[in-house]
Amino acid sequence: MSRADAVWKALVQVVWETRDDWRQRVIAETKLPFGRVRALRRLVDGPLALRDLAQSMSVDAPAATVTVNDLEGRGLVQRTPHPTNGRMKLVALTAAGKRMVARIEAVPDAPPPGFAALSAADLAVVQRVVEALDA
Amino acid sequence: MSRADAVWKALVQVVWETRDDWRQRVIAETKLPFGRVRALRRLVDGPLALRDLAQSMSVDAPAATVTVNDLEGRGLVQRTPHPTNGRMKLVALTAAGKRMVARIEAVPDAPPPGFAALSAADLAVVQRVVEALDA
DNA sequence: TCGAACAGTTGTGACTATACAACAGTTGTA
DNA sequence: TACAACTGTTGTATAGTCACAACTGTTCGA
Repeated sequence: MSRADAVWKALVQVVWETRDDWRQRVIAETKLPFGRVRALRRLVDGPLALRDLAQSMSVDAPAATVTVNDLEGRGLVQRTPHPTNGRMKLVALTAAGKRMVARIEAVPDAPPPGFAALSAADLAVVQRVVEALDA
Repeated sequence: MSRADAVWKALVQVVWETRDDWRQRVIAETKLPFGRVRALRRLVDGPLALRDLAQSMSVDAPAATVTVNDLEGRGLVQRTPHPTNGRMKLVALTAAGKRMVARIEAVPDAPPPGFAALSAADLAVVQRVVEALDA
């Protein structure tokens, strides 16, 4: 295992340990099953075809249909026909859906204690690295 | 939101995006439900009382019992009485359980493409930060 | 020694997550 | 135009997750 792989693994470990807590707070805040939250967050960058939503969540088409049905029933998303391909439907957040996503994003996600104590220089490096990975 | 919080959030995001894949590979490799994997990994540092295992997984005692029953049935963990407190039972990995954990840890967990391309200096900073957080 | 608190177990039930098969409508092409 | 491929839906089935109530046995202090 390369040095980069080892560091990555340690990094994942540190992040992972904080996820349980966060997940439970999100569920408490939204009263939504977590799978629905996952779906909602994939729509923030714009509408997705059901097919693409399914693929991005690593589930099959029927599962995505069920999820979208549920979210539509809650008034959080809306299906609209695809402008050029009559087979597709686009799934988009409604205003309520956007508010819900905002609430999700606002759920406190405190970094581990040491993180706030990083030097400005270290923090800048981490930030630059993260931005590079995100691109 | 402080700068550190923002960077942390972005970091979580990057890590999170890789977890779906990894999770599915782990399930494919172990043929275990993921909840069982979570439990096994908490036992690597030594036996835990059922109570502590439950707490660390954020589930209640009955759920932990069910999980341990299943893992015991598969021969991956073993219950032993607590040496000084007759109410408690310690849950420990068996040899097979340790091998299973090793297989889990060996599941490839490829960092995102940019990660391997980091400069040695950046990587060293990230490593130092991670180690500080882990402590 | 009696009773409250603790640790674990069993049983029940609800909900979630997913997969698969079968089907209908749409599209594009041979 | 007919047929294959694509998109989405419905229905069915199964497995996994998780909480709650009720129970047994253990411990420890009043």
